[in-house]
Amino acid sequence: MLGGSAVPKAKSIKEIAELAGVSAATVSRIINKNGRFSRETEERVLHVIQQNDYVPNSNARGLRTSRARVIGIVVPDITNPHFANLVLDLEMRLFQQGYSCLICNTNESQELEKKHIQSLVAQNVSGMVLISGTRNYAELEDIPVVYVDRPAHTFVRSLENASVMIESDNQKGGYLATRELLDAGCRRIAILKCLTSEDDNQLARYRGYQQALKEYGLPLERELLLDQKAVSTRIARAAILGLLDSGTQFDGIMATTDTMAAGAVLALRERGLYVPEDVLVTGFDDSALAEVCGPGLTSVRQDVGQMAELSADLILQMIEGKTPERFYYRLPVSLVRRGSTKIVRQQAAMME
Amino acid sequence: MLGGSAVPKAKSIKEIAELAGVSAATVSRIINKNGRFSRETEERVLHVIQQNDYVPNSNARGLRTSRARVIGIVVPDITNPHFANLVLDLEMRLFQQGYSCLICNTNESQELEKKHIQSLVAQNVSGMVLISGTRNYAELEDIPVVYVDRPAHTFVRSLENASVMIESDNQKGGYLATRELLDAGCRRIAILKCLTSEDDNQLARYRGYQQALKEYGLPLERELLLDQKAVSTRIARAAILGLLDSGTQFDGIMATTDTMAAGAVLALRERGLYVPEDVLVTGFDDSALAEVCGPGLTSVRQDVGQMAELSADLILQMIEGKTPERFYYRLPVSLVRRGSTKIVRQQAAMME
DNA sequence: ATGAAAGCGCTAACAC
DNA sequence: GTGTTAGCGCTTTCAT
Repeated sequence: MLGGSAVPKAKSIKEIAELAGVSAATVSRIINKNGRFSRETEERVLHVIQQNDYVPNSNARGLRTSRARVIGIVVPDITNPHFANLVLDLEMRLFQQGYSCLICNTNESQELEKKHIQSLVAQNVSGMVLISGTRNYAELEDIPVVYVDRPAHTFVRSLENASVMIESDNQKGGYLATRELLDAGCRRIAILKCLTSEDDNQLARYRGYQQALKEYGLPLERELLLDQKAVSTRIARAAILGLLDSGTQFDGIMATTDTMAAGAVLALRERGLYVPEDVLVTGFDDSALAEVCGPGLTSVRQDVGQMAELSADLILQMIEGKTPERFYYRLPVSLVRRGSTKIVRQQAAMME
Repeated sequence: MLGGSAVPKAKSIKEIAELAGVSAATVSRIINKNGRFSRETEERVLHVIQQNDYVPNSNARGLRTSRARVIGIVVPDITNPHFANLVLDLEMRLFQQGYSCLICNTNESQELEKKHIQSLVAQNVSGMVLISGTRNYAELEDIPVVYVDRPAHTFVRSLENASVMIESDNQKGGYLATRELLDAGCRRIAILKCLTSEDDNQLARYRGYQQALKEYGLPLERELLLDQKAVSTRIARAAILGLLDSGTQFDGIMATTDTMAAGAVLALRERGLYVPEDVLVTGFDDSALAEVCGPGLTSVRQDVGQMAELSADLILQMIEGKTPERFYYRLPVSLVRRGSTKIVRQQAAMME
């Protein structure tokens, strides 16, 4: 079957109105559960609507109300499993509430980010969820915005807009991961990070690393601080190959994302080194990559479900004109232990 | 800096027109490079537009032309790396051409798919790219549609709509993967597939498997045909654990997706079996998972870049009213060899 | 409880 | 080459 009845479907509110023997205004009221109408006409109209698979033209609606039921989601890179999970969850929740999502990838480019945001504004979106947005925009002043995964310091400046921010406790995550390695006996832990990006989560995770080392009375060693140009498996792999070639001793790798951890595992494998026998590794995000990578990556789990739920609730609240109770949410993280940090022998003693 | 000048920006074409000392119509013509206007006024208007960060209201435009510069992308699950890559690539290309993308996840639900498609139609999208859509829809009759990754037989019925279909040579892919295992000495190859879904790619890949076995004069063995309820790492893992527990002999696993292959690797690892020493494995999609999984998964690579490019080109052509030269594209696939199919010893002889 | 009418911002047909 | 005008489909006063 192709699609049901072959009867030409009505497409405008006017036609529906005619079929139901009422005026367009009444149909509108019924659709939007606005104003008053009799139980009787409601049923009749609803029936015609159903019968005709009628869906109101959202351009007209958006034009009229300057508030289409569309929410813009701006995300650096949908290819990153962490973001993909978050976006999927978010989108499902919003669609359930009758909202469509314009999903925009910035590909980590600030220029694209700005263009996307302008384009979303031009499209009269009801609200926006900015994932790892890099800055504040003047054009966002009177649009509800939820920032997710965003550096706090930037956010402070936007409080005036009554926007909201949600992030994981990234420092705690960095701390937990590093701590796990230290507890397993590592004493020379390389860190794969990317501070050059505008993403301050990286910085927070690095702070967690520092904090853990400090607790153990260990110094920060310059040659173990591997700062990358971008968050990528390929680049991380190259960095670890470089570290190995340099002859620098190390017994653990703390990566600030699973994708980078994966690169590390690839590099080690290429040089015939085993995880965790020779080097222990931790990732961040607890993505599918972590589950599958090498002997399984121990990884910091962010609560994506809660993030999505909170984001959806908050943006919808704000769209309805309510002021959220809180403007800042820091979500707890947890460590998921896998093979990559199993203690298999006297690690520390051997490499130092 | 927050966002530049504090001057209140003009927001409507009328205001821009006033500022430039022309009529709205002229501004419209210039924006759309439509009709005639003098070089002089063009410059003046463009300058005012730039100055004011003016972006035309796309609801109004969409309402008027019933063709907003928005393209709907419907995808089963953005969480699947293969789809994520495709969507990202596609979106970037389209945005470059001035189109925004409404990305909709169906989460493999036909009901959601229908709702999304209706919603997109209601939003007057200029065109749609349906990735692994499950059926034809009457409401799509006069909208340009590109089907990607879609079973051919369904497509045939939609040729009348002048819609276009792009898919990889899935059977060839299934054949290549199976052939690789056979060449490496496997003789009892389990296949992880999911025929129950509406996705006929699965069927095509399975046909490739059959073809390869036939070429080698091997029979199809019922107990090696593992048909799953869904495409998922978790479910695939359970299936392989079940197979192992059943005592069935096998020396290779051909999975119709990388995600399922990953599940297989997890299961084998749990039972202390090594890849490729004990069992060889192949995946499909050549995703990040394949690179990182176990010893690296040999996987069938689809040309996502070409898919995206073709999809973008075709949908834009169709939107502009051109009729594409061809209505069906089958893209070549290739095998990417990794550790999971390395020959490490006399495989076949040992297990049979 | 319902209808008539105005208008959101834009484009396209028609004037000039 | 540019302005005037009508109207896309909807919501929302304002009547009744």
